[in-house]
Amino acid sequence: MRRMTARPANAHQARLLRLLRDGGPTSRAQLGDRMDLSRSRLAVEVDRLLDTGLVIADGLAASRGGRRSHNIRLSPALRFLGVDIGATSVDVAVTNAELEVLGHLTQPMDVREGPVAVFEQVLAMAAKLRASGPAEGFDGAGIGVPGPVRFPEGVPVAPPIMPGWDGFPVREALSQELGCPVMVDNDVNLMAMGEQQAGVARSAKDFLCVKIGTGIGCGIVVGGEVYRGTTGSAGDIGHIQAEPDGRPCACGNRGCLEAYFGGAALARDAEAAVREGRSAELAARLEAAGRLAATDVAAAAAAGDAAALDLIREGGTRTGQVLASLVSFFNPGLVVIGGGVTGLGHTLLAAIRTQVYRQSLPLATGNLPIVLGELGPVAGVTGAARLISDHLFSPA
Amino acid sequence: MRRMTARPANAHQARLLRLLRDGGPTSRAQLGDRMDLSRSRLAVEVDRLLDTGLVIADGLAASRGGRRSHNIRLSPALRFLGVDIGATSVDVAVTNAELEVLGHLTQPMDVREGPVAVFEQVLAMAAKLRASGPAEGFDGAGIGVPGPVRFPEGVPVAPPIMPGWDGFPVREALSQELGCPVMVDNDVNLMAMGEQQAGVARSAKDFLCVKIGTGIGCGIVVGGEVYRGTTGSAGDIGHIQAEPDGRPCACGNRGCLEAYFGGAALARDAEAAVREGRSAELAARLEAAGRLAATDVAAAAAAGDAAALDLIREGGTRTGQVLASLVSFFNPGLVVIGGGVTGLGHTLLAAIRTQVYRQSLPLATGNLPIVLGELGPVAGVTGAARLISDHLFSPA
DNA sequence: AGACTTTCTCCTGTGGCAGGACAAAGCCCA
DNA sequence: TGGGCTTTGTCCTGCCACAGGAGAAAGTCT
Repeated sequence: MRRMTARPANAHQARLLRLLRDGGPTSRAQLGDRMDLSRSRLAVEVDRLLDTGLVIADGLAASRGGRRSHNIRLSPALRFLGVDIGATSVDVAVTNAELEVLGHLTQPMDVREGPVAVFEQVLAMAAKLRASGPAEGFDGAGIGVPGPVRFPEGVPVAPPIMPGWDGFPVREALSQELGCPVMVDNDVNLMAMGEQQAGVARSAKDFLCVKIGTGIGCGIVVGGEVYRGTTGSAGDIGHIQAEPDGRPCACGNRGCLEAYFGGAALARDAEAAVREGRSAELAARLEAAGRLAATDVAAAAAAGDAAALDLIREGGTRTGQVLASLVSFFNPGLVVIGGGVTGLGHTLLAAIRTQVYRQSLPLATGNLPIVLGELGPVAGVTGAARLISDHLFSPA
Repeated sequence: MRRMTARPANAHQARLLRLLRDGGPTSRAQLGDRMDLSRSRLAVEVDRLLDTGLVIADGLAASRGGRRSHNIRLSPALRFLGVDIGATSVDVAVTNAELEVLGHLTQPMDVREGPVAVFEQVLAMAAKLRASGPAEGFDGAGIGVPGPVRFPEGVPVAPPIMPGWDGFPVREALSQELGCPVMVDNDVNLMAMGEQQAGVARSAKDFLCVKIGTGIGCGIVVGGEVYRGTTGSAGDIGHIQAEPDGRPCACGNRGCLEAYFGGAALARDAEAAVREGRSAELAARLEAAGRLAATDVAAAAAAGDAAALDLIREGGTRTGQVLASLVSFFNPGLVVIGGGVTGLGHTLLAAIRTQVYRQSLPLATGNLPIVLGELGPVAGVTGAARLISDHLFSPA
């Protein structure tokens, strides 16, 4: 058991750890500058961190015209586990303390099988990753689930697409199994944290991160911190009404955004297009696979299929309509589009942009980038690792 | 010149001042408990504040079974000025350091006359209030304007209904005239702060405050702090699309919420109802005044006029539709409805509630109170005083 | 009148903290 | 190769933040 149990003893140490996490190896002098702390004071805190083993001094940096500095860095032995549970698949990854992904596994899965079955699979994947690396255990784990979470307790609440998970003590159960601290959050929030940590949102303070996968959700970041709302359901935009008296939705209402777009709706619409004889391309794929998925639509669109392109454009337009309202309301500095459908690429992005730029207030859109996430499937697991490291790298 | 120039020297002092502002006179012992600071340490900071004159010790509190405590309180000589500029009227008020309104004036006004004319009027009103009280000057002033503000500089940016104000250095100009620190914010944000300070939102951390006056706006409070967005236009929900391809709006788009509701639209619709012979009640009022305002609709509705009630219901429904999306997105713990149209009362509230409770996610609405603001016209000026006091009662 | 409570002040020891002095270790240039 | 300059890191000193205890002051209750 080489697992680290030490925690920062004060705010200075916590900040030091985060600086080292996000900035890599750094000299004492630089740390002092960035923390706005005297060198003497800083040296004391660094020494204490060195004593705990959370941090090590290794090697000398190149000279900058004077004495060479010692590199202070986070212990290379630290390992975080990031788990991203989707509706139909799981991602599990190991990172070092700098949140770089050292190993990553993706497997199909069905959340509806319930927490016990899912965790069995997750733990097997984690064990495989652990075996392939030098780690003998994890120092912390972050986990994302596709539904609202009561964050302080780490418990899913009333998750629509996860029957059997309601009230399941995810945090406690996983912490027991893994023998390390665990934090639980909504998968969309983790994607936002991932893109903020290592993706397109690195310098953004207030931004939205729209995840279009099986369903549609939106991570909200305010002042660099994820905003979760009063009951943990903030950002749940899939059931915002996109069409008055529109299509019936699984949630019981009518006209919800998710009834028109997202992986599930897209596959349904694609199959309908085949039935109506509107797409030979999609028909061939349906023939081959027996059913269609969002990826089929993406492939057909890439091949120039008109029906597929129309589906994407219509979905993007609907999403853009909802997003336009949210942009006017929230006035973000950046909008990131991510999730499984990023394969739909530029067609989707163009449709969303058109709608948002047309409908939102000019002041809110004047300098608003709307971009695709750049981390893909790594966003969620990176965000998960960031979640637990934020927790561990905070004052005890 | 008895004006206070002292400022808190550290975070402890700043917190002390806010505790005294919000909690009234308090003993040293209680302050120590609430600040989680030792009595000895606290005594030092209190003594320093006493030296500055920001705080005084007057009188003894009733005994609680032992030695009687000294009441520590904010200097009763402190005076804040709160200014709330609307589209068609100004509110100016003086408060003490506890943000209690000591004097309050309302006058009709037209923002479109530009900042110079408006400030002349505001300064005259301030002078009148100053003359009626013991104050010889103001220790700070907060001012709200009906449009987006670049908050750090205190300058309106691209305000649609305030031509001539764009880029005008409101903060600097007013600070010069009044000879005291000034802070500027959007009027809706100030209403939210007012309701949080002394109204229905006293215990709320994350809430929305919808102001329906001439236009429609929404104050967003996250973790007890007003969220202003990247360019200061957050909460500008008047131009969210409520109806695809709907009525043309002054902003150039179609179907905006403000094209259907708010004081201007309501008056227009009421006059249309008269032309179509749908309301004798409103016709009589139009006859008498030459034109109709939102208050006429409120009065007609109170008298049971069916057309007026329909107008309110329809406006409330439309507002509720938009709000339903925002509630799903933001998951607030409270929604406050305020502004000029609160006179529309329960009919409006019922229409909004119906729509939100029907359309938003159950998890987001499960325990969500939607209530009318309780401060009325005092909300804005109280929020303005709160704004400047927050600024002054923060570490120098 | 005496016991008990609460409030407030004073004292002392510990530790946070900045800044200067100084040593160590490098660079550059003659 | 040596001297001047720069950067880094350590040590020392003095100031202030802070907690907790002792004790005085001012009450209540029996």
